[in-house]
Amino acid sequence: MMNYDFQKIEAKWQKYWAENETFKASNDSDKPKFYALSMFPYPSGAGLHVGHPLGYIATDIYSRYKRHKGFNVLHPMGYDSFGLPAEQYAIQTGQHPAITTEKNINRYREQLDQLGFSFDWSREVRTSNPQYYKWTQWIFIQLFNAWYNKKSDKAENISSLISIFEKEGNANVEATCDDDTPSFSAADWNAFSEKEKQEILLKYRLTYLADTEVNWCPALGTVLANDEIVNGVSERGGHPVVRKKMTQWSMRITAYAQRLLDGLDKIDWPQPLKDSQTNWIGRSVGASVTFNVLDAERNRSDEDVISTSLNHLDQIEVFTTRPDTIFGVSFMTLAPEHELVAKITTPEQKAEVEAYVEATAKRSERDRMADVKTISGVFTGAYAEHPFTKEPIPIWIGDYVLASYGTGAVMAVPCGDQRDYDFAKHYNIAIPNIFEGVDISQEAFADKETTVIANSDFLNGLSYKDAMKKIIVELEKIGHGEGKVNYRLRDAVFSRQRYWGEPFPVYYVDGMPQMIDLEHLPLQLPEVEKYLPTETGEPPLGNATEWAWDTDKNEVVSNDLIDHKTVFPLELNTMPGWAGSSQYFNRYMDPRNDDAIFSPEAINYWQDVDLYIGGSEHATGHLLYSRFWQKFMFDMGYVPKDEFAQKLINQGMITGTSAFVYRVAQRPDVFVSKDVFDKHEDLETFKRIQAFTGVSVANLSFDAIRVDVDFVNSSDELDVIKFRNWQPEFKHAKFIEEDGLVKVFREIEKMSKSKYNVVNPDAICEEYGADSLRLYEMFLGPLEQSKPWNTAGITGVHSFLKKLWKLYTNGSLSGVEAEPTAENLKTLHKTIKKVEEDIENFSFNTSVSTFMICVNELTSQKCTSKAVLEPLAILVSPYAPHIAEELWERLGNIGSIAEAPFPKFEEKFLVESSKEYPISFNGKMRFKLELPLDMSKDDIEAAVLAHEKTKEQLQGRDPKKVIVVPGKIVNIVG
RNA sequence: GCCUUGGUGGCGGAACUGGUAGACGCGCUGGAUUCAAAAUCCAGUUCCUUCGGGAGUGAGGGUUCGAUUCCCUCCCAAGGUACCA
Repeated sequence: MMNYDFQKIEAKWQKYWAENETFKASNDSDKPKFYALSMFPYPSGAGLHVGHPLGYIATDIYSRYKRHKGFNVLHPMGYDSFGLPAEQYAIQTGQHPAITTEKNINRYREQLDQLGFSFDWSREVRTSNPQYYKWTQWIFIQLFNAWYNKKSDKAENISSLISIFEKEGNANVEATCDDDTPSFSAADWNAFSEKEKQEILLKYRLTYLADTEVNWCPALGTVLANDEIVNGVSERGGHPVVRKKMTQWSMRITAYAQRLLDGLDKIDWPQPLKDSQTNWIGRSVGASVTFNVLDAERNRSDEDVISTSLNHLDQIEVFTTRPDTIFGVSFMTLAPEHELVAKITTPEQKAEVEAYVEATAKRSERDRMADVKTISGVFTGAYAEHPFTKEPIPIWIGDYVLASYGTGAVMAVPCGDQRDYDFAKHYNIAIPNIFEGVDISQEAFADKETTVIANSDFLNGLSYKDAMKKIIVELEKIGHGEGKVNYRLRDAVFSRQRYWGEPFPVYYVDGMPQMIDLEHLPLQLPEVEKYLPTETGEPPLGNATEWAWDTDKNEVVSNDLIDHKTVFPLELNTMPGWAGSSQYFNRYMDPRNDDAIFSPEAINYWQDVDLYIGGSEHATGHLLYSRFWQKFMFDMGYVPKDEFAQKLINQGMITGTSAFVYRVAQRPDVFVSKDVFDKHEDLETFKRIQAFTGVSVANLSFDAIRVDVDFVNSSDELDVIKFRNWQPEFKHAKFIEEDGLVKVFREIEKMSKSKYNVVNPDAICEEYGADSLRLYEMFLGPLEQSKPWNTAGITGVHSFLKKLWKLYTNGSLSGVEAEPTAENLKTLHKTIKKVEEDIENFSFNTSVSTFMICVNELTSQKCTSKAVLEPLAILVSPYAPHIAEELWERLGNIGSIAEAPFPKFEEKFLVESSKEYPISFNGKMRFKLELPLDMSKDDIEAAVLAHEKTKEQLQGRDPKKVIVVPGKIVNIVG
């Protein structure tokens, strides 16, 4: 008998698959198609850790399963290779990001290869590859050349808009456009200069330039994400951050808000993910209401009025979901960033308002949303006029109102909204009650169902629903508002002040953006000396000396040649991380095509992704933007489906088990074993620590110091020699031990290099093999849930593979071959049934248990039948493909097992004639009784009641009730 | 704060539409084999127990003949919250 030599077997089959292109997918096949996709990784410098392959293994199992089921399977892989870490590294070391990226990709590829995935590597894509980003630039141009026609409810080419403008101006155009788009007639349009026309069109294009508020860090010369800001300063370096407006490219995703919402009903995605997207889009129905701002002069005192100012031009627009409560308004609150704040604030309030605005600029939006306990705000001194009562309403500013949501202003109705209520209470503002029969002395009343409006003029006595209808009519009548559907979704900012991203195919003529023609793409990233922003605060591309567009030669030329006649400056921003990932799934269908993003044949054959597996953290980023671009591509007729992935599964995170050792705070060279620490309050131990350290009773305290998990064994014992050699500060570490050992304590955290808890797959593959790792990753628990990694447990699945190997080498392969017994077949078919159900339900963990049970049973049955072992090899093959291939071959088959048809389950082998009934008393199982399955309910009851153990349980009591569920259970109440 | 997910032995987890709680594996204990170790095999392993039995799925309550599963309240942990990927 030969041993299970996994290293040899795995290397052999990986080579075989590569040489025979076993998993190369054809774009032309009679078989039904199946497109299985894993989210492609960002190739980080740290390499893959055991958490990364989890989803890939799941997708791989499903792909292989579908291949056994007769499908033509597309299962590609690539790299999302633009990104910040490579750029940071470049800033620190001066190494070109392309070089480090290439290196990281090669490392990833090695690691992926050794796991035995069935990827079609001939279709690999890299988002940072110019042949790839040519098409990212192309999509950008398509978006630039499109507008959203609300009448046809789809995106159209900008030319259709121009022809409308030429004929009738924009009065009848219903489009998603900027708020400040002016009205004009055909005559106006035709009289506009070319630049004016371009300016107008920019307000309609699906990608456009706009001033957007960002977190600007002057010291770093860059914009920061909310999570890069801690307590108002940059996480890196602790520099001040301010909110500031910047001109940036934006994507008009808001045009698609409703369709993105509606589309969720058509796709089989996890409900939590759909909920995230639904909340993100945030549809709410209500009304937009405008309030006139009373003239500041008149506000103060009538005598001071200099001019009878008709200066009512300042208006505050609010969006409210409760316009029915408009007579309950007792103040208004503006976001501190609101553009009117500076204008309307009275001189008396100026200092206070400015201080508040400044303080708010330092707080992050998330902070402001999360903090509901602190109520803060400042009165501006100005008043607005109630559109119906004409009463003056004080205007406040408060940081609970966010500039980015709605209009950045709210009409505060304290009796109907808890936040307004708390604010009013805090600042002693009136809380008029406009609800019939409701006590608002303690809290606001927000229940729409039972609302009856009072003290509200023409709304009195109406329900919420009726009042809503009425008020909207009245608002429209007086020209102070209208019914409106509002979305929380904002247009997506598409510019990044970074180097390592796609350059925009854009140059500027007279300040207006111009697109470079497709035939001249890709516009390649220029070389720069430094990857930092320029001294004048321009993005890193501002460092490039060759970054101008020659419209005669159609090529990039030196900046010195810019003459604004034929040579123009190029855009300095780059595209964000999500640009390259928003259509990559379609590019895989035809990745080497240089003439088109994909051929019509390819897209028509593959259509869309059947199964997409990836992390839930992409819920509102990648997955929303991709859906948006897909819908756009659909509108333009490039793709046949307006949703790109039919089914999506989120794999859970594999968490790491970090290790910590206690250190005496006053003696940084002294470390304490966990079991010593645990009893450090006992007098004896305390004295021991004191004697060792010389630290007095009052001062003694401990820090937790992170330790690399590589220095700790499975019994939590620290290798002190490795620890001392780890970092200079630990060189002379002393330990207070227990039984000669230093123990660490553990904590479950996200797996990350900075937490020193990363486990790499390489060493595991070396020691146990890829098949063991694949099985173990699945065996850990349900795919969707997060679960902690513990390498020690892998011995279980590894010895299962050894048992599997033994079953074949002791059986069929040893020449002793037998007809299958009824028992053999029962075990086999039970396994087929369960495994098939499990794969269909993505319950891969329970399949592994099922295999274990199957092999245990067949081993004890001493099964040697090829008729059983052959189908079993196919069942195992999606999970542990290398060993399955080897066994398949040794059973006498030629070629790969990959295309072998999946075994067919047959019920007839599982038919039973009796059942061991659990007999329970008041719901608790007390004993078991074997009874025929065809026994009638009454006979079962009689048989159970006659049983001596029943009498024992009842102890003379009469049963009150006997529940018999045939084939399931008997329950006796009494 | 808000949205989402989860909480079952020492650990990872299983339990189909409410029907035997703890499958399978790790770890641990004992034994076999061995000069010894590794490997392998066998038995045991939720807790308490007066060895009859009793309790038990984050806590408390409810519905039910019967609840890990359904409902209500609460506690704890993780993920997301618009420029990390």
